[in-house]
Amino acid sequence: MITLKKIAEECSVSITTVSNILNGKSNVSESTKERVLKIIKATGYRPNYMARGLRAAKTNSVGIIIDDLTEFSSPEIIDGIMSYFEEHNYKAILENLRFYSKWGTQWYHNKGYEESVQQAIDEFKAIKVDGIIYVAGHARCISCIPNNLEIPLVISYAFTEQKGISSVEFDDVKAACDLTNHLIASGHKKIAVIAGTKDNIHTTRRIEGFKKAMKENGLKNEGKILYGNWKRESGYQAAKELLSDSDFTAIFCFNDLMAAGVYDYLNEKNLVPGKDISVAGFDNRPMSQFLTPQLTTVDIPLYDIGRKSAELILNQINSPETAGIQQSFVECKFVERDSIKKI
Amino acid sequence: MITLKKIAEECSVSITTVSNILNGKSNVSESTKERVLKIIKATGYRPNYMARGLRAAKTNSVGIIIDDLTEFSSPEIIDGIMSYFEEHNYKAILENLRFYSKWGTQWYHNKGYEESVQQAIDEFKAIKVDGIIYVAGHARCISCIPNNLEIPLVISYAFTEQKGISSVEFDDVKAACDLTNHLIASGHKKIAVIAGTKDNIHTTRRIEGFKKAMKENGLKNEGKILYGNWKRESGYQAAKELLSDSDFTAIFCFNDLMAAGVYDYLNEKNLVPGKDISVAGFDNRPMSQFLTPQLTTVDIPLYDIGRKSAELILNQINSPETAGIQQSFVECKFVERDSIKKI
DNA sequence: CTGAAAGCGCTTACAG
DNA sequence: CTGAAAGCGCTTACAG
Repeated sequence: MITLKKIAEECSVSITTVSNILNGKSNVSESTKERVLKIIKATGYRPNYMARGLRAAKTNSVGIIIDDLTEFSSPEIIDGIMSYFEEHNYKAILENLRFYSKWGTQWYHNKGYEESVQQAIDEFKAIKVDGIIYVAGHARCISCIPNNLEIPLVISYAFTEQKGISSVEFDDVKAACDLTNHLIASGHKKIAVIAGTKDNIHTTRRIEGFKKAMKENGLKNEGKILYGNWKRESGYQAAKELLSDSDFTAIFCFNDLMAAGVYDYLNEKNLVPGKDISVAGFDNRPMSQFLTPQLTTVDIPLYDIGRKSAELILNQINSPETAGIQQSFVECKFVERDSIKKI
Repeated sequence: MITLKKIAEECSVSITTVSNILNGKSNVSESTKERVLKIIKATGYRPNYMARGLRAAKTNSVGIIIDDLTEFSSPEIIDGIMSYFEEHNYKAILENLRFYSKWGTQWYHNKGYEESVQQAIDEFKAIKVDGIIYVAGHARCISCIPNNLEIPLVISYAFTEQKGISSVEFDDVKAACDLTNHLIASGHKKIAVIAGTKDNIHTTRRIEGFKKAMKENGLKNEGKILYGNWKRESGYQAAKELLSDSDFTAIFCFNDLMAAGVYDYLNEKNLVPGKDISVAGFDNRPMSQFLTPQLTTVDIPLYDIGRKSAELILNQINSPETAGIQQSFVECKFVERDSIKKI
């Protein structure tokens, strides 16, 4: 393998000089700099990352802890992170906790989970990453970050009440409020809601947004709020219950999957979504375009959440003195398609 | 930070002894081993990864180069890789090339792409990963791997003709053949095909499988083979062309997205997929379950491809002498749903 | 502007 | 069974 020392010999200078050139120090004459750079390029030499990391205690890498890579939100967030890293010459090391795969949707009730997170953090500290991004699988308050962390950490797609940790999420409240306003503007006054699981922050926030819009428009919510479990089948069941005794013209589903379940039930009853009953979703998953009629929903700015998270962590790494801690929210985008009827 | 040296002082032994214990060497007495291990646990000491990597020239990490993380196939392959790595105590470092995001579906016609791959490989060599897995976005013959690589590399989801490089793919030919056989067994004799792009290996292989099944069943293909571009819209266009003059009872689409386009056209013409015309897809993307009727398709064993790739690379890293080079194929799974009518 | 030397935290022959 | 010492490939005061 080709090393600094060999380059130095080749150029008849000291390794100090070569190192200085490599690190852009200004105390080298133009002529020797030029000569050395030429040799470096010719040999294809690259500094040993391990040696550099060991000595300089700076690795230009950040660890990414992911609740689960196969959650629909994860790849695009990570894509955003990595596009930012690429521009700033940082590496990403992934630790995929695989919580959903291992323990199902209710994994956060599993005792072992906080320990897994701790282990991942320890691991990353041993690897000497410069910082850590925690990419959550859904919004929640994360409280298992060690306090004596020593390196910056930012939380993506969730938040924390611990001091000194930035987070970036999307704005559930505003998105739900906007969507409800659209429903109301389309003439719907009696709107049923199929929410997610009860203990879930997305659920709480979206209900807040929904109620806010209803209130601002002087509407009492005459419809019901039912709770599903985010899955297609629970949308079906909720629709069944709703149709049996309620009186409404639209159903706001807190995700696209449950909206698909509503479609299932309506189809079964020969009711046409978007005509007999209006339906709205949330998430803008790819499948939402393949429903008939295509589902009106809310797009989550996953890529931007990733970019923003990356920006925050690099700021904290490179200028800890000026980087403020912030809990930021990125706005969602309303996606109008064909499942809401103007009445 | 707590180091080997401090542990050694704490225990009044040499750093050599502590190191030997840490690395499971057998030449240490049980009593000192016990004593040291206790201290290590108490202090939460973890060996510095950089120092270890520098000295031992072994980092227990492998670099993963990805054509594009946001391709539907990538996350699950990587999930498979990482689950295997987790079991064997390896880390994954990701380099997401973002080819589709940057340059669109035809990115491989872009000159810059081979250089990006080379750069990623160089990068990983500087980081001193023990091996590299290249996760392709679609099957193709990859020919831009440097020959003097020095570390093992395996290709996932594509292959190469270069010597010494293993690959793992799924079996397009068999899957297409099986699906066609199912169509034939369901009574279909005149089957049209909407293939992918012409220069694509998936296209070639699936056509091969299709023709094989037709031939084995003594059927001449009376239908047409049309070429799409993998997108929904091209399925729509192909269906339009097909319906205008051909005579067939089923359409085999080479991916689910184009099958959705066929649905679109059929619906427009008040034809019912799975009743008037049978439709089959490929990929088993999540959206295929949300089409009406649900699409019969082929599931690609992405997770298994990832696992297998991880297994191959670790074998090559840890026992290069016995690890053979292989081009392996994992079998697909036929997914029967409601879009093929028995006639 | 240039270079000799110390040292980052480990592992690994080697000697005892 | 235990330890002193060399060395992995860099960066960083420091002296000149």
